[in-house]
Amino acid sequence: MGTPLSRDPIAEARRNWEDHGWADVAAPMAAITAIMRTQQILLARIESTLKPFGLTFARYELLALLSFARKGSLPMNKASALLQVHPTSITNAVDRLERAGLVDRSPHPTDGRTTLIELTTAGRTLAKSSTAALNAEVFSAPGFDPGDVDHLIRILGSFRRNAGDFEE
Amino acid sequence: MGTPLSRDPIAEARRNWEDHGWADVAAPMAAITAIMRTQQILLARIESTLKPFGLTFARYELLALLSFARKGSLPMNKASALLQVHPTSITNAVDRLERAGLVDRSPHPTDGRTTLIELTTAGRTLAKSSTAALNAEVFSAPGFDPGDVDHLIRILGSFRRNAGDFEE
DNA sequence: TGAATATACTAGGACATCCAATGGTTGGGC
DNA sequence: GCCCAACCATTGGATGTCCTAGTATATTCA
Repeated sequence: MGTPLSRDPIAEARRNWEDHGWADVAAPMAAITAIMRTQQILLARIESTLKPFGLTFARYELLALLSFARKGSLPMNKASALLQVHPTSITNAVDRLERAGLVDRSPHPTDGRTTLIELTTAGRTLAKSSTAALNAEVFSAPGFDPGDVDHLIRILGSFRRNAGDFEE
Repeated sequence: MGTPLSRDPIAEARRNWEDHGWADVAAPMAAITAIMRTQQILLARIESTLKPFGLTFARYELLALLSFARKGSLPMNKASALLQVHPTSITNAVDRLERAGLVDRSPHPTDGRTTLIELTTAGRTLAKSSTAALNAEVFSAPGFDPGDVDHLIRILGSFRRNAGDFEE
C-alpha cells in the first residue's frame, strides 16, 4: 500500500497507550491490532492469487468446502455454520458462483426449507486449480517461522474455543 | 453467529489438506485460516462495543490517531499511511466523521494538494470515552493468556516487518 | 520558463459483511 | 388434527474496502 514506515505504527500505538495511563491494557491492544493488520496483509495476498481465477476469498472458501463434502452437496445453513459467516453472505456467494456456472442450487429432497448447493464440473476443476495456486503462492511461504506456525495454531485455537467457536 | 460446533472446523480443514497430499502446507494453511477467523471474532467484539458511540472500528481508528497527533491535525495521506489503508477509505471515513461533527477538514497552509483533518471538541470527547469503553470491554479481557500476548506481538511483529510494513 | 512527471484527494463501481424484516416450511404440543 | 414457535433462505439497506479514473496542485528538469 506504500513504502515501509520508519517505525512500527503498532509499537507506537502501544507507547501512546502506556503514556496515557492505560499501561495495563497496552499489550493486549497491541496484539489485537497486530492481528487486524496481519489479516489484512494475508487477505490481500490471497485475493491477489485468486484474482486470475475470477474468485474472491469468500467464494473460494465455499468452493473448497464443497469440494471436501462427502456427498458432493451441502445445505446452505451448513455452509454458513462451517464457514462461520452470516447466512446472507452465503446467499450472496452462491448467487455469484451460480451465475459463473460453478455451483448449482437444488431443493432438499425432504425438507422444503433448505436449499442444497453442489459443485458443477467446472466448479470442481476450478476448486482444484485455485487450491494448487494458493498452496504454491501463499501457504508454502507464509512468512512465519515454522516454529511460530505451531504457536499460532495453539494460541488461536485456544482463543477460538474460548470464544465459543467449538467445543471439545 | 450460532451454537458452537462439535469440532474445530479449522482442524478439520487441516486434516482435509493432509489427506489430499498437501501435508507440507497444511499447518500454515491452518494458521492463516485461524488468523482470519480470530480477526473476525475480535472485530465483532470491537464493533459491538463502539456501536453505542455511533462509531465503527474504521472511524474509531481515525479518531484515536488524531487524538494522539501532536499538532492536533494530520494530513489525510499521513493518516492513510499510518493506518495502512487505501486513501479512499480515509476519504470515506472523514466524510462520515465530518457529517457527524467529529472532525473538520481544512486546506494545508502551504501545499494546495493536501487536506488537513482535525478533531472537533466533540470528536476529542468521543475519542476519550470510546477508548475507555474499548479498554474496559475488549482489551482488558482479550481472551488470550498473558504469556501468549507477548508471543503474538513478537510473531506478528516479525511477520509484518517481513511483509514490508516497516523497517528497523 | 514550460513541459513532463509525481502527488493528493475525490467520484463511481464492484464486492463482502452484517442487520432487520419478509415469506415459506416444519414439527412438536395441546 | 391444528396451530404457533422455530427454522431457512432471500431481499433491502448500511458500512467498509479496494480499484480505476479524473481533477487539481507541486516538483523536476531540459
